[in-house]
Amino acid sequence: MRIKALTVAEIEGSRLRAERLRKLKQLREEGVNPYPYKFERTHCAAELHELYKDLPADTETDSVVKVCGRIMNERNTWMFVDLYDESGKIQLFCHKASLEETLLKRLKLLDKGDFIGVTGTIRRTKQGELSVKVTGWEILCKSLQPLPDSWDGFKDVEARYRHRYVDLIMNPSVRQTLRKRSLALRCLREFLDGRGYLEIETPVLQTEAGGADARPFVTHHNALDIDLYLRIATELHLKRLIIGGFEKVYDIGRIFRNEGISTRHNPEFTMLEMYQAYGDYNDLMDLTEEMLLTVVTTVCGSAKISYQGTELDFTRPWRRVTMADAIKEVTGLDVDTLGDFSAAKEAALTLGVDLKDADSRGAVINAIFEDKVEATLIQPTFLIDYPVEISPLTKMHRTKPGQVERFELFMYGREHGNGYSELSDPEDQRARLELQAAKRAAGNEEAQPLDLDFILAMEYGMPPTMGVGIGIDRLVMLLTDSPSIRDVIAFPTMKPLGKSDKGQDDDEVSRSH
RNA sequence: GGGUCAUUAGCUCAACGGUAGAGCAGCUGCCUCUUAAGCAGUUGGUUGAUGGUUCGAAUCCAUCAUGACCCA
Repeated sequence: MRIKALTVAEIEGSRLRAERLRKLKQLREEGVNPYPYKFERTHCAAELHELYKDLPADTETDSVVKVCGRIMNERNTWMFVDLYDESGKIQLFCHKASLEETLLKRLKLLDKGDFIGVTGTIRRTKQGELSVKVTGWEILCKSLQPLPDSWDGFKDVEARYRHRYVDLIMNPSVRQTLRKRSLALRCLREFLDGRGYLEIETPVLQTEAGGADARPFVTHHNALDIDLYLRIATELHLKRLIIGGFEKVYDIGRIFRNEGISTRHNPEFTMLEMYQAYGDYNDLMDLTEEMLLTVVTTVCGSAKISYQGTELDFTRPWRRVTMADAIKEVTGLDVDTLGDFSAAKEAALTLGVDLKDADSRGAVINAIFEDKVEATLIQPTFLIDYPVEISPLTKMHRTKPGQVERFELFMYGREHGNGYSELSDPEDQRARLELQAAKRAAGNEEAQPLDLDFILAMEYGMPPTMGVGIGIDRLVMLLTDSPSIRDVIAFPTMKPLGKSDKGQDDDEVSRSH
């Protein structure tokens, strides 16, 4: 499989395409419009299979039906055709005894991939296949590009992502995955809407990208002549809504983070963030459990699912363990005994932890967790009580100094959610964001900016609030047993292909070749 | 960012220094028959790109492009 950028001229040079163009021309010469406006069907394929499931083999009925769809296979020189609509397959039986000669001959102008609409009667063949005995047909769309071989399939991962429409045609499981994604989103919305949460869309374009530690994308507004950032979180605006008097709000939408691409990271991804007044992180864990259990049972039909060969059990309650206890369990290290940054660093290096750019005691403890513990958290687990240094938007723990009331949800060794008792003390909030801004000024591009309007909003007063963010793509990966985040995104981000050396830039498109 | 692997016909893959092949698809006939599925014949390639080594490169070397997996 060769994937390259090529010109329109190169696409048009396809030998198989030329054959299809010949047939297209022939159809037009016969007075047929190959791209008509509509077709009124009486049934979809699945409906016919349901209606006639008891029809015995080698039996005909008088029932006249009209069906339409895409031709995916043909046997015995168009005598048998596999027609697919979104619901599935129905076989067409085109016999010279029931089809006038013009239409019989015209079958040869069809190709796999074309759309047709047919009229015919229902029969089940000797071999037991429910079929429409075709008495008339019309083309609904002539396809110019050859489909991949149906027996060998369309497997090249890169080609599948770059030409997702072909992937969808050839691999029904892709459609199934996207249906499940849609169902999961609908289920989340129904769950929240049913509990009085209000979905409010917050801005994607922002003058400061705050609410998370991540590098943003930059874009430019021409009329204002200013740079704007694409949001990296919805947190700061949802909190403004709580300040404004809403008590239960959420936003489900695209988040953009200018970071690496991997099987678990796409630059744009979907996140649910929800905030509720008068609750804390304990209430929030209960709600999160209930919500995700509802989604899992709705989409998968059970509280237990299999992901990449591992069973994940969402039965409540889920394990809740403090970061300190989790580290102690796995490494034997008691992080509470680490008095300061240098002591923490020394302990981490002893354990062989890669400290990256950890710049505080809390960041080192987090690095130990990520390096040694995270991958061991397979079953749904709330990791609770984080160091304050890495949690600038979270309330201090009510009993544990130096810690905050925060949880992250881990499943299959991966982070899936992040929730807090939200910080509501405006002076504390300002001090923590000023610290972030200082780190930012010192060159840390992931540190959060000082959003003065957010500070101002906080000074008007935010009630006690709980808030959580849940990555939808990773959740759908679990629900659909998908190994890569790209499998659950209809059009994942792909690097552009290099320029074809003989190509004209304006005409360049990409395709498998 | 680092490592490993991959890229040959529309699709799936061979050929591993000596004339680029197969199956399927396509095309042309014949055949009113089927579940990868009729029979026969037949077309189709700048081997991802650019350089290099060689009498000779899909094959060896270098660089680049894109992707997959692993690591950080």
